Amino acid sequence: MSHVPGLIQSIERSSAVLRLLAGGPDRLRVKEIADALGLPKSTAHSILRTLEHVGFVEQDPRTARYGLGRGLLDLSSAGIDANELRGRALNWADTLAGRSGEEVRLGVLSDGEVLVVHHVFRPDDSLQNLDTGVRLPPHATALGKVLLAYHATAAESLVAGGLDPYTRRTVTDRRELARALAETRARGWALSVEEWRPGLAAIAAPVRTSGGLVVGAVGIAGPVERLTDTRRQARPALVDQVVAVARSISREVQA
Amino acid sequence: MSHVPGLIQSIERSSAVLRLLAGGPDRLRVKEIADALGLPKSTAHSILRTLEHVGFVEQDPRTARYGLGRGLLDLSSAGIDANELRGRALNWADTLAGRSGEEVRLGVLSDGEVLVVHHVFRPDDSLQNLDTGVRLPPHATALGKVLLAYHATAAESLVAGGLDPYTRRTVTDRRELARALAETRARGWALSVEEWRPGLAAIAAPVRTSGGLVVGAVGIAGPVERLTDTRRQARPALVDQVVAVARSISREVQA
DNA sequence: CGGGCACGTGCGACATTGTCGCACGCACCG
DNA sequence: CGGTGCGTGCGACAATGTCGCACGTGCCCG
Repeated sequence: MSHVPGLIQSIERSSAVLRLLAGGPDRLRVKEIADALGLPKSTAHSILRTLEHVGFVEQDPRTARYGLGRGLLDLSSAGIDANELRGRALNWADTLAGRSGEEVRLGVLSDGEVLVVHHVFRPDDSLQNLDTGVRLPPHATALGKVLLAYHATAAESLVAGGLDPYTRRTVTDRRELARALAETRARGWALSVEEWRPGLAAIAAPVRTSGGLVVGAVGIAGPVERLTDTRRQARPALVDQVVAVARSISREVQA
Repeated sequence: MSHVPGLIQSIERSSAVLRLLAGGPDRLRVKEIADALGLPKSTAHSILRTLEHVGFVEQDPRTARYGLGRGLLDLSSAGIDANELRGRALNWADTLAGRSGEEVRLGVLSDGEVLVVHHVFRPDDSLQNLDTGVRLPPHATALGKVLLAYHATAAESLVAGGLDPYTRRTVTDRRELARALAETRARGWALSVEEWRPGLAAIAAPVRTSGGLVVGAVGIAGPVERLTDTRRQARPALVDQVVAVARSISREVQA
């Protein structure tokens, strides 16, 4: 059918499906939706499958009929739950700790701070504190840089409140922070070297849901000399490990 | 980025955009959204334009920033308002009356009945009643058949309540009605010959919004001998006129 | 008050992607 | 127990969404 150019057909159709489902109190069959919109069954089913995946519609397992999902109502209550994220990430975090030999943290953004929702100790039996539940400053940590880089407004309000210095290397200038975040976006991971605690460095990468929305960050932390080379650049092998695990968790979250 | 096959990328991205906008109370810039999702500006803009078009997001004209639209909340108020539909259709209805020489009606589905929201008299100066506001039986009129054919559940509940006969030719059997609606869907227009009033026939076609959702129907009505040939088939020239005007109104509604 | 930067917007070409036709299993009805 | 109609999945094609680039504008900073 004649379609307005410049607009995305599948999104228009999705909204039509949602409106149709919202129209009546009843759940609808694939065939009914396809007929009502003049679409082939396959196409309607494909759209429905995607909408179900993102939580906008739900399918009754008994009748196989589709209705509006909870995701539409939850639009105001940000994406994914922190506990759910933690559950999905557990195994991968352990894997990362094993491979890298460093401690692993999983963080989300909460009230403008980094909330550590999971913490795996370094594989050796050294003395360490459990950081789960701890809050970290976003501008001074690798986890925080990742979360800021992919959040639209958190960086602004953080800057507005001033950037506290924790070490000599903490980024406190708004311009420099903006540059660091742009770099993080460009390469897909963040590095922090002695910006939070002297002698410590960290590497982190984003966890994304379908569509690319960042809902969390995973990263490793350890002594500067183990995470970086002599020029204070991140060791590529470790970066790859972190990025790979972040992608694995992302895949897990979407399942 | 690695994308789950079988799912529609642009819809996933749309939901990510919506979640992002829902995340904070602030409106966001195109750049912010693009960066947060890791998309090129153009792509983000294209998605936003479409979402705005379907009413899921709104753009503040002053700041050019995007926020969630009213359309999300109004999902229950199936698409377009009857008055708005009427306004957009006025000129085209007149055109159709002029070309066809018959009276024109514009109808929507309301409480399981056809509500006539607009009525243009036959161009000659004969005596006619203004039908605006009148309710018609869906199963016995061309307008009604169109609206039923593209509505998922209306036909069911109508059948459940029983099909009243108005003439000798009124369709009262549920099977026959189902067949008529399937035919209507297949060819894109509906015909009614003496099913509502003896001596009268009607031809109608659907008005669709973006995505294909049917929100109304337009049609002409007149004496059987003018609308049909000797075998009681609709005259193709008239069908074309009705279908063409329905498409024009559809285009108007989407603008 | 002027210069420069960054943003929103639009277009066009390419390649990816969504679409559509077809077929399989299954469940329900007759 | 046969038949019909449904939901689902796959594959190939072509339409479609994506992306790079450039224009004009408004804002901020100097």
